[in-house]
Formats: sequence, structure tokens, C-alpha cells
Amino acid sequence: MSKESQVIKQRRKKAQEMEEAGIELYPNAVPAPAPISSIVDEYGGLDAEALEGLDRQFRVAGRIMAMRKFGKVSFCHIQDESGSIQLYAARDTLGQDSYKVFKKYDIGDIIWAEGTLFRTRTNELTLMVREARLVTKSLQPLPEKYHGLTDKELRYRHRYIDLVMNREVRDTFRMRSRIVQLLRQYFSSEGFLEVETPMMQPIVGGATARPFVTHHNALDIDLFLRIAPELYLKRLLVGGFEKVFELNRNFRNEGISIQHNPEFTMLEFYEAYATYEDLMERTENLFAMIARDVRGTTAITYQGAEINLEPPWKRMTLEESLTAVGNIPANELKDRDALSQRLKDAGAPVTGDEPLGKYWTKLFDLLVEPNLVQPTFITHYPTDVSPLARRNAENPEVTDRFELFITGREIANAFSELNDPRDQARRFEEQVANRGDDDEIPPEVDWDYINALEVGMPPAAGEGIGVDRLVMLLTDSPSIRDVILFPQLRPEHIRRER
RNA sequence: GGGCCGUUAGCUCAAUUGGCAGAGCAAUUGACUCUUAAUCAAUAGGUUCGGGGUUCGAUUCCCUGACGGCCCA
Repeated sequence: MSKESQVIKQRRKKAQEMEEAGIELYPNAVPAPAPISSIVDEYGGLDAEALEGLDRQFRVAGRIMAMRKFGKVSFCHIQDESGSIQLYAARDTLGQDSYKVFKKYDIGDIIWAEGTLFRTRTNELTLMVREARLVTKSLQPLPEKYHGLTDKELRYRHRYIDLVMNREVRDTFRMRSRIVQLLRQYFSSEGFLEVETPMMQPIVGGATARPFVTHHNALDIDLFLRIAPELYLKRLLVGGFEKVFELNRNFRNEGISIQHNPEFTMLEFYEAYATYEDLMERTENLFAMIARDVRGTTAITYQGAEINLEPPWKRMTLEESLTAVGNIPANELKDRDALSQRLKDAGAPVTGDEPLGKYWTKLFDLLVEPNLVQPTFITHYPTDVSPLARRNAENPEVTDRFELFITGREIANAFSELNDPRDQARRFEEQVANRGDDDEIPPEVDWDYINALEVGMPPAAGEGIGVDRLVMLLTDSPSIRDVILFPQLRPEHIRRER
């Protein structure tokens, strides 16, 4: 990239010549254009005669996506956010000078045009240009018109070109925006208060993950980008807000994959006096509502697989899933040696120091999770892998918790909240004591959180929903990078000569 | 972190056994008053991702690095 390509050199030269001829390359404003789709929607049904009878001029503006120039007449398609339309420019209607300028416009330029509607011989609704102006000169050539931009690296690095060229990409991000809007509407209408809690936290908590570290100079302390907002949201329950939610970014300093971006969007909500069972119902209804809105149905396809989001969804305890889906005999489930052997066979050996719950969740990840294609709630997670969840009343070895799986991926995690400060303090201390050098576990106990629980948190249930994964599901996107506008990539170090 | 695959003109892609690096679109010039992947004629455009090696000769084979994709952890 240190040497400018011939195409760009020629464009710069052409732009300079136009400027010298008195054409403004980046004018301040033009008379407001109408959205192209509004014109197409309103007049697209009229025949040639009816269009001719319209005594009206229309103003449009958009980027030139294709151009076909003849001697004294030119066609081009311009595209705005709403749609695209063909323009017809003729020397005889535009005048010799204006037409000469029109022919200088390049694919990629943004232009403005005013004119009348008519139908071409091939019956396409077209704007006969009476006046045209350059709005923004483009100095970079657009990708090839037929194949467009397909190289994934270039698409992610130059998302703006991807958006110009690929309609499906624009549609995906419109749908993402709609989904986020629906989530907000749902929780607001259900009486939840939207809040914002710290992104920079002095003590990480609320999940098991490696954090990003940053430094505050004035305070001279390290701060961590949050891996979850959970412990702050629950402080708000203590404060008396009974239904709260937060929809924002979390940061985890881990690998990048088709399912993981270092920053990702999570919706967390907490509801006093509810239990995890109430949340299962809420989740089913919420997902079904969103699917009906954005897909028109609860029977969707994801990468070729039929997914039925119509409630109620399947429910299974973790233990049941290990035997029923993972095919582990029930009598082996408490047998560490047998489980250890299975993990070794699966290529994920354990050291032997892990709690039994860790064996179960590891085996679950390997043998069960990929097979949970239809929406499935897995419940009764072992207490030793659920440090913030309330113990089950009948069996304190497990918690009142569920995780939701769809298309073999975890999409949500929820539980009835542990609000006994004594139990919480013990579990935190145990976690820190057994931490070793595992930097996914916080190195210190968040005593202020314990203090909050001692003030008293009402019984409550809370849930986190992975918004990116939900959007992947509903937009049929195979990679998380397809639903994040600017996914994290290794920097490319572009040097430009000016 | 490991394995496999990829990187050639602005974009999409070719290149036989290791033998002059090519096409389409885009660009430039010309012709053309209803095209839509417009057409026709001509022109220009390359550090074949970087570095090293083998060879008379490397886009091609080997080593190494960069970036990306997919799979696994």
C-alpha cells in the first residue's frame, strides 16, 4: 500500500481537473432529497402514461453503483440507504455543458439529481435527469460490480465498503438494531429500569474469565474492564430497585473465534421476588416475540437446520443430559476416575484437583452441548461451579440455575441469586484460596459486595443473554464477526504516502 | 497455543512438469441517443504478502516471518 495504484492516481487527477473547472468536490449541502424507496414505493406501480401525466420533479441523492455511458445519453444506478433507482441523463435534456460534467462522474461518487419519472423501453422506472450535482467525490474505486467484495479479511477491515457493496450485510445490521430495540422495549414495558454500571472495575467479578487490565493515572491503580456487570446490578437490588437491566459491552481477554470477540454485547436483567423458573418462561416468551417480529415466525432455519422457538422449550437437568445426551452411564457420574478417563479420551484431560462439578461441565461441553440444537434449558448446575447462585432447597449440592442452549451454543445463563452473605463470603473465600495461578479467578474477595448482601438483597433471579449470539441465530449468521460491525482483527499497519 | 488451508493488477480469479505473469470487471482514449454484468476498438496497470534458500531459471519447491480463514484446545 505504500505505492498508490494507477487507478487512484487517475482519480485524484480527474478530481483535481474537475475542481479546477469550478466543480465543488465536497459541497456543503444540497436541496433535501427524498428517500429513493419512497419514490419507488409510491410510483413504481404506475405505467408509462400515468408517469408522463405527473407534473412533478423529484429529487434524489445516492452513490453511483453502476454506469453505462453512450455518446449522448447515459444510464446509471444510484443507491441510497433506502434503495436504488436508475437515472437517465441525455445531452438534449441536460444541455451540452451539464451533460459533459455528468459523464465525468465515477462509480462510487455520491450525486444529487432532480428530474421527472418515466419508463424506459425495458419498462424500468427511471428518473430523467433535468439537473445534477456532484455531492461527494470518491477517490477510491469500488470493488468489481458482479462479484462485489468477498474477501473476508477486506470485508471486516473495510466494513464501510462491505456495507456499500453487500445488501445482506446492511440487512443483518438493521436486524441487529431492531433486535436490540425490541429487547429494550420488552424490558421497559415489563417495568425494568435500564441502568449503566461501571465498565472499569477495581475488582473483577460476576463471571470466570481473564480480564483486560488498564491503569488509572490520577488514582494510580489498575482497573479491569468488566467481564460482567452482575455484582453491580445486584447492588442495585439491595438499593431498592426491584427490576433492573443493562444492555452493553463486556470484555474478555481470551481467544478470538467464530463465536468469540474480545468485546461482546450482553443483556443482564435482575428481578426481585422471581425465581429461575420464572425466568425460563420469560426467556421463551421474549425469544418467541423477537423471532415473530424479525422473522415473522418462531420456526426459523439456522445454517440449514430447522429451529423451533415456539414455547415451551425442553428442560433437562445437567445430570440427565449427561446420561441421556452424553451417553454416560448413571453409575459413573460420581466416579472421578471413570470421568477422568472419559475426559482424557476426549482430549481434555483434568489434573484431578478440580471439583466434581468441573468434570461434569467439561464433559457437558464436549458431549452434550454440541447436540443441543433445539432450544433446551439445562438446570441444576453443581454448586461448586456456580459461585453466585442460590442452592437448591432439596439438594444443596446443586443450584437453582439454568443455561439455555440453541444450535449447540450457550445463549443465556440464569439463576436464583444467592443472597445469604455468609454463604457468599464462604464461597468467595474458597474460590480465592483454591485459585492457584488461575488468572480467570479474581485474586481477591469483593468485600463491598458482601457488605451489600449484609445490608440485605431481596430474593431475586437474574439472567444474562448473549446478544451477539441471539443476533447470529436470528440473522442466520455463521460467525460472530458477521453481526459485529467492526470485529477485532490484528492491526494491519497501513502506510500511506500523501 | 496446535493442525490444515490461503495470500497473484483497485476487485473477482487463472497460470500445464520449475520455463516470457494472464483474463473479466474497474481505469484511460475513441465510437455509440433506451442500457442494465451495455457493446466495439485501442491503451495502461504487477515488490506474485515480506525475508532467506535450492536452481541456468521460482507465482510454482524448501525454510522463516506477517496477515487471514477453518478446525481443535
